Amino acid sequence: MNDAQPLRRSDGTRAAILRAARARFAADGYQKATIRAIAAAADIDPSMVMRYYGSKERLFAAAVDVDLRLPDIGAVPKERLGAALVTHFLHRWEDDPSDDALLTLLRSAATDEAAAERLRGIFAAQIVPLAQALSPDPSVAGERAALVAAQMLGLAFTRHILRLPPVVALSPEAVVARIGPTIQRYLTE
Amino acid sequence: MNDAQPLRRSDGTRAAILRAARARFAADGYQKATIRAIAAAADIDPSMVMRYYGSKERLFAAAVDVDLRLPDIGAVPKERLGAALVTHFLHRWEDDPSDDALLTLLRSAATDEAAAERLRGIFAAQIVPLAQALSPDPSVAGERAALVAAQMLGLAFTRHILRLPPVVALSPEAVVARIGPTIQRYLTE
DNA sequence: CTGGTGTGTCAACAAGTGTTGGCCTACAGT
DNA sequence: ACTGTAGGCCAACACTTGTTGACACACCAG
Repeated sequence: MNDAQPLRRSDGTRAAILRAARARFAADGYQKATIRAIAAAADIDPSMVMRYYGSKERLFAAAVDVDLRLPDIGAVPKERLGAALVTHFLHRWEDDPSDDALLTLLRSAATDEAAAERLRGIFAAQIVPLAQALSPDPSVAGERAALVAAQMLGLAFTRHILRLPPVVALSPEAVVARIGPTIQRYLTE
Repeated sequence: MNDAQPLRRSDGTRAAILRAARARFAADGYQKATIRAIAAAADIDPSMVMRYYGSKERLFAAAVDVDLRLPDIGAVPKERLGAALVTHFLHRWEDDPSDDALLTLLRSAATDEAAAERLRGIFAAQIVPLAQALSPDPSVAGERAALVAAQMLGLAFTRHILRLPPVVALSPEAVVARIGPTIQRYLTE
């Protein structure tokens, strides 16, 4: 499973392509982002993208490798879980502009079925288990995870994709104060 | 301001184009939906679309003419507002498949700035005033409208665009029971 | 019947897409 | 120093896109 690190001379180019791809996919979504635009941003020829990543689809897959890095659920007291989760997502979205894979997926999932499937996978692998740790019954855990996802993705969509002015205007503290209790209720009530 | 109803012979074709356009835009979003696909669905030539609607952009504008038809805020008691709003939106999305303009806009807004602007306009014209009727201070009304929009659009996105299985599985009654109180709190607390 | 206008089809344009193959160039191992 | 190979660029492919203009048919007023 290890890559034996061949340390090719082209690793710099590969990284530049991936960086540019993340930026373009995040800004435009899967369809609107073109191989040519990505190549131009990385300052190389479009054919290099194909050489190193095979196809636009595989490049996209490489660009969005999401790990929500959810905080350890045991580390926070149960009554603070809602606020902790909201705070965590806010930090992921706002303080870490280099890794906007989740927003890229969100933007692309609206029109690209592959991106949607990927987002569903992340939900199933990372949100559902979190809910399951709190309520063992899988059907109630699924429902709770669903409610949490609906609220959090709605926040991400209106704040970072749609950029609804009043949602953008909310301070992080206000977001945590208003939406934290909602998540708390969805998770534990 | 009236159209003097010339009652042209081509009105049927115009309507067929608009119907097909709504279906394609709703299913694929602005970019992925092509004039040719719309014309094929309407069983006419692509050039007719241009003749009657001028351009793809103008056709899109004609296809998404959204009126949320929000219920009269005075008609329901204040403590039932949340449930009433959630019920209303559920009906708009699920029982009226002919008019999915809002979902079309939601899907397209992720990658199309014009659609996003249009959605922001609907929000400002229809959600904000509703919040303002409950709390006169415009800044708190804006915040409340923002929270409502984030929750409701999140529900629409996860249920109808992303189709997250646990969100789809929620019965309408469960949605109202779980999310109604959230909206209620966002609006009035 | 005749002319004109509105309705519709066909073919094509120009631009942009993902993708491919050929051709240089420069570095690595011998 | 020589040579094979990997890195990189150029030009082109096949295709799709929105859009346009020329042409054919049908209807209706005179």
